[in-house]
Amino acid sequence: MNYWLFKSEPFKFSWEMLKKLGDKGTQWDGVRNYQARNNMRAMQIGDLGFFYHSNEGLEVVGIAEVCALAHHDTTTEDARWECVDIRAFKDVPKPVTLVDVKANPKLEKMSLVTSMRLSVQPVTPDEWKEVCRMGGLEKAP
DNA sequence: GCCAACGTTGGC
DNA sequence: GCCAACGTTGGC
Repeated sequence: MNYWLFKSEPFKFSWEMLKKLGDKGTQWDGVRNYQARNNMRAMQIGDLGFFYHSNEGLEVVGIAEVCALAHHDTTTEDARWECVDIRAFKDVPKPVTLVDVKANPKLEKMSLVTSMRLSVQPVTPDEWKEVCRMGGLEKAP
């Protein structure tokens, strides 16, 4: 099991919208960055990822689950671009803000801090546990 | 709304 | 294959 982080601008696609889609979820389309795509290619069914609101909110608001392996992104003809499907898994009871993350020395190497612009990021198990703890989840899933 | 950071494109 | 120009992202 690997851990990830998905970024989205909430006014384009928010956590609330993902939850409304239920178990089917949605393809995580529109990613046009090789590193982000490669991260999605590495994902397995059942992998979990934080859902982070960028631009507005600037906080981790939920946890999403990968429910389909990487496949062609149907929003482009270009065969280079692929994406996974994700669905809402769990709310983060106490959203973890970027300020919180930056203020925590345990998270100083987190991609959210070091690779600010990458839209699909890997998260280490230690970072995962720490952010879950900060978010008010008793047990990290 | 600004601007820094950074990834991508395209001319050479 | 380099690198300048350009476009986009995202925090502030």
